[in-house]
Amino acid sequence: MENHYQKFFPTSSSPAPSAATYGPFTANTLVPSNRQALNNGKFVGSESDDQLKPSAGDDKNKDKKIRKPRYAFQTRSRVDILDDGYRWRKYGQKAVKNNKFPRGYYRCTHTGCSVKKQVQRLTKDESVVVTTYEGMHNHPIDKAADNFEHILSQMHIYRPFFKPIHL
DNA sequence: CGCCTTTGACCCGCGC
DNA sequence: GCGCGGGTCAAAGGCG
Repeated sequence: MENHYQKFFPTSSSPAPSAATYGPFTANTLVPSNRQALNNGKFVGSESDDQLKPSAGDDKNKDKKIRKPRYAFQTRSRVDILDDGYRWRKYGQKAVKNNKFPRGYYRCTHTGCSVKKQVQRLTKDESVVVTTYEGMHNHPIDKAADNFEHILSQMHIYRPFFKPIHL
């Protein structure tokens, strides 16, 4: 199978390295209607995986449990992969129960950056894509200046939600 | 030629 | 203990 999701906008003259793969988001994902896009992209929520076990007699209940907050975003898009300006490498894909669409697992390729994200499309609404981020980037965005404009506008969405949260 | 996707296997936690 | 569901690994192939 090839890429079902074509990138709608040509990468101009920029020989964007592998941006081709990540271009989609910069495409007409959120661009179509300016502010309207903001309405389309809604913050689903954040989960702290620190579910305290109600174990009564558990002994060493240290915080060995690595709580990794996750941030989910719901976006109306025809493309699965939303490009936030970082470089991601897909490391897995699994079919999810109750969903006819597979979920993709991506990891930030930046050295030392272990940010992960997963992308899932809803069966109910084929046009809705849920992107779940895990962790925070500790490095600048590596992206061509070409699309920076688009990225910035997208950043408006992520910023408010990412900022107040600490790992 | 390097980086990335694909894909099945493997792993792990959990519920029965 | 076993099966299931979800998450990750790693080999092999693809594309720019």
